[in-house]
Amino acid sequence: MKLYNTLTRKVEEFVPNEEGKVKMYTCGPTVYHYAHIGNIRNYIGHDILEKSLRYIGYDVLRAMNITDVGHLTSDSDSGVDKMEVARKRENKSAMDIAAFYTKAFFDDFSLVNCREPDIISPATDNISMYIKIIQKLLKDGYAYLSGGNVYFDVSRLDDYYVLTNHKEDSMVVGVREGVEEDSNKKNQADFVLWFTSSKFENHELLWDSPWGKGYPGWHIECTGISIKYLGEYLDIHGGGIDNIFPHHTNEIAQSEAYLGHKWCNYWFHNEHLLDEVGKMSKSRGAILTVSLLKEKGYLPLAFRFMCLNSHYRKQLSFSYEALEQAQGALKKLRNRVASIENNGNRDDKLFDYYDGKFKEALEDDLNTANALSVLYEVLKDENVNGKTKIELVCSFEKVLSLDLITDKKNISNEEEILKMIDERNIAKKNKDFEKADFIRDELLKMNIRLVDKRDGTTYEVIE
RNA sequence: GGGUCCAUAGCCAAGUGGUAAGGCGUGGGACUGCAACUCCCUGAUCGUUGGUUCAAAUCCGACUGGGCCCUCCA
Repeated sequence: MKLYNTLTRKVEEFVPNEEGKVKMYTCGPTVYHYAHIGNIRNYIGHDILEKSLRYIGYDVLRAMNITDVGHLTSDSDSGVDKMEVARKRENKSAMDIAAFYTKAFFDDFSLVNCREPDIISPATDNISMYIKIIQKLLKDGYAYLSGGNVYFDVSRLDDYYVLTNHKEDSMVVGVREGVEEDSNKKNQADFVLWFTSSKFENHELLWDSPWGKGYPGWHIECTGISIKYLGEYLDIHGGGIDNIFPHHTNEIAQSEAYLGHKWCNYWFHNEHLLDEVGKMSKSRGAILTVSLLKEKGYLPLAFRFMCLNSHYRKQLSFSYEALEQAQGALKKLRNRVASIENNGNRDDKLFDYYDGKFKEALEDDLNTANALSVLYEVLKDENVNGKTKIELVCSFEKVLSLDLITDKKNISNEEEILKMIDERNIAKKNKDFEKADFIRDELLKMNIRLVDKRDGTTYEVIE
């Protein structure tokens, strides 16, 4: 398996710490608001990574956090916790907000057929782990107390900017509007591990700590959860590309300072989904979610298909035109799969040939577009019999997850449908086409599409 | 200002040195009573411009146009 590694800026051969096993961590959602389709693209990317690793034979253990505290509007003393903002906006308790948006997240997550990670842990479940880490960092001199907060001291590291190529001198504080410099910091790049600042007296989520009542900084949660559940050596850590700095940079800093050795070997980052204006983001207003697309009549999996047709490291522009195209292609693909006649015996040689090509595409830094092309090739190949085609599609589906194989749904009114088809056939025989077409239309209204063939008429259930 | 990535047909897009995969759409055809479904046929010299090379979409430079990061963001 070849993967692009942000740490080295190269496509590298992936070699896990332990042969045959992969420990992988995904930065999970912030649950103070809905996850938009750009967020979901990222999870689709991670889903493909996980499923591809499993497909080629790895035993994968994957963890993901749920950020339900500590995500500030700005990572300095002046920042306000986003859960607090949402709490005020919606006049609910913080835990209610978190519960509501966590559910909304996983609803959308499963609408695009993403597999739930083996371990899912909310930030608020692991406070004692963060305290343990921070205590050690303080003891070893990697952290300091200032203005009531605990900060990480980046000057103690040889290379803080391992992921970014940023140069300390040319960094500009406050490029982004609303960012203020935190005067408690020793170094510009220092970040907060634990807040006790009393200015947020009405903060709902507070925990006791050796430094007073407070709450954790954002970055510590991923370090804490990852080490707690996946151990001291991580194979792959991923997230959206905008997490590279400061989030992942800070995670590396604190994790390796805590552990005393290299922590994670491969960093996996998804590019953004853009719209007409640029990057989609929660803070920019209108949030387009998968559920919303569904309400508008689109198939959620058309969005997944659209993502798979592109590469995870390439920016993808969202438009309804592109989505409609993807949906048309997906429907057509399903029809083609449905029309395969399940005949013959499985041809092992051809199965292995195409399965190999499919794997080859995935192993090439998750080239899903080419993997899809292999699927089209299979469907087109006259030398592959129906049985083998269906088995190949089933196999590819373990990664693609596009619901290409739809079981004939149990229709409660099958008798009625068959009766109507008979009636139509009689009408056709009598050249009463008006009646025949009327029956066809009625069935269509019931989401039943008739398929006329030489040897008779069958039907398909459409979505 | 610093860093980083991208630019292929109407659209989505693969391709990383040897004369452009695939998909959607369009148009034409087969099938059909007409359709739907399905099947067949149908299109680009790769942002511009220099250079390296026997050979470049692919490597190097410049330019143009975009995106992202530089303490909210996936």
